[in-house]
Amino acid sequence: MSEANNHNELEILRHSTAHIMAQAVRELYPETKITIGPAIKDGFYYDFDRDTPFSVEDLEKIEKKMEDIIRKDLSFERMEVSKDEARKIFKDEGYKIELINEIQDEKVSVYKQGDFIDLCRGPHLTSTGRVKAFKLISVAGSYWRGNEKNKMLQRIYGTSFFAKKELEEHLHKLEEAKKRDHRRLGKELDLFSMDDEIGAGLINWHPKGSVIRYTIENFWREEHYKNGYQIVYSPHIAKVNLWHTSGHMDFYRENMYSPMDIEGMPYIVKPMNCPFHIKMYKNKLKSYRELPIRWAELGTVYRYERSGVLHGLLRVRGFTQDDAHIFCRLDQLNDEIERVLNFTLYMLKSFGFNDFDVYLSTMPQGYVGTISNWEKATDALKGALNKAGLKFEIDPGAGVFYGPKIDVKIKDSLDRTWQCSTIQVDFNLPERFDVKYIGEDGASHQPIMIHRALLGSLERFFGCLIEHYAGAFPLWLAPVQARVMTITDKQNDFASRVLNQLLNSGIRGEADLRNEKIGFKIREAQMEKIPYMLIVGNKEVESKTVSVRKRGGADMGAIGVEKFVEMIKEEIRSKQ
RNA sequence: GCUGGCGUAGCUCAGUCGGUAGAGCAGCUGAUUUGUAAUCAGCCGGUCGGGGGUUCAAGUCCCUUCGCCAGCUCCA
Repeated sequence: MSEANNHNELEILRHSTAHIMAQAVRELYPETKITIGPAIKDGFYYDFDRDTPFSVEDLEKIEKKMEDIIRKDLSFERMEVSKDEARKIFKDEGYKIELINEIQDEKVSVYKQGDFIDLCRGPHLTSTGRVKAFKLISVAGSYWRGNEKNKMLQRIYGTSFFAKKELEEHLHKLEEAKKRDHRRLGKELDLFSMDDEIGAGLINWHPKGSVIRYTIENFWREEHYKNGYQIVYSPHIAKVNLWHTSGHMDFYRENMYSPMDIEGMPYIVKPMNCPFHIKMYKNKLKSYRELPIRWAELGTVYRYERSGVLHGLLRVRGFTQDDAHIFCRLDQLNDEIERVLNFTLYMLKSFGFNDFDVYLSTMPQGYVGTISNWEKATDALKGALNKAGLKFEIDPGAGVFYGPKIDVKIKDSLDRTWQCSTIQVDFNLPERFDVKYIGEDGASHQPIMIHRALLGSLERFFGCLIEHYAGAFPLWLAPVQARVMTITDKQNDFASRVLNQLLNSGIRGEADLRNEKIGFKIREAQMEKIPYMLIVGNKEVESKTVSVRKRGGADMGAIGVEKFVEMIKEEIRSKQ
């Protein structure tokens, strides 16, 4: 086993490289104050306080200086000193003093290489010469201690490895990841777009993206009816007063858009669907016999997001949630949660997602409701997770103030995670809206409400889907499932008949009758990631077949048209 | 929102010191009738993101605004 195969070793290497970078920065720009510089997932960073931000040219200079330091093969020396001594050593480093003052122990450790000394727990490499390959990646601002009220520091990101080859592989991997970025594929495959004049974070779904969405929505609706849901629709705006009742005006206002005036009455575009479903529930007296009520809606909401956080389809200002609200009795809670969780997993798996992170968020500060209800709800969530055999992490205190929740996060091409599914128990809204049902005892009781979104939002889910498949969607989702292409225009009639057969069988087909060479047509279809290419020449016309080429290049040979239709219909049905 | 970088044809990008904008692909037209990832030729295509300023002259410099990218912060 090489050192590089050992995670800890790599962390030590990167942490040491961060120190080398800090040394280089101090030597080049002595006025710079050092702060902290840990190893992170794919490398390291170091935060500096300097009035002039680092430029790309500065990075090159720093890299050169780092190479010098590495060449000198300075040893990393560990020393333990008292906090007083440490304060003397770092007397000009206010950030370090702040850190020292917060350390509980009497002694602190410092590491020294050459003339550079840094407060650090360690461990480190034996000497700087052990760094064999490194690269500084980018500069970005970051707040001291991650608090936006603090001063903004200059963060330099870099990465390092024990071997040049590993660094190259890493950089290559990043390049490859960029190729499956949904923003790039969305453009290349003509799936969606955004436009300055429309506004940031607002999505136009092009025909090909829309076909996928339509397919997702249809599947979603069918499955919801199968799973005992009813589907509803609600308006996009409501009077401000509704949002006062719901509490959103108090605790969600910074995410809501300003009111619009309608005949002197202020209305707000909805950031959430729940108040509407609650009003629908309250429209008529409910009996305990009717519960659970499961109402689902593909509800489009608009939320203000700070411009800097918008990101392709994954973080937008207008999106459609695959929302649902379940009103149930306390004794139905366990069952309902379990159903929702299983439904979630079924949906995600149907779309090919098997790898995600699951979190259970528990009671935060400033919660509403009773502790006993919180416990019941949290137990119900936990129980369902365990029963499903899911590995999950507990995120203590990260629940919403109105109830605990389960979040399922999917990773994007660059390993950033995005929350898609969410299952939340809510004790708050039923209270605020005075939601009731008449129990067996003839008295009125308050139901529990579960908010849930399985895919999260269609926009974000679509973004994840694009990256998951790198744009090569499984057949059932592919915008164009099969394209007939002719060798010469002598086959146009036959090709058109084949196309009609496809269309009549509900297959999304196209015909490429252009006067182009077959190689060219194949190339284009390949780049559009069309699953099946049906090549038609004289041979095929005579035998009433199509020569089938699969996306990726596999040649399936000549197949009778009828047989092909049956085959592909089965494949669509199986969602493979 | 904050820090930094960026915005040139539908797309990807070039454009020197401030001297009046260019390529490939796409598109259009024509020729070619072709067997598994690019046939050839011609043509069209731009308020250089928007607005303002400096200058004899601005894609280039300055201000402002919108948007995009990376990160921070945020994320019911």
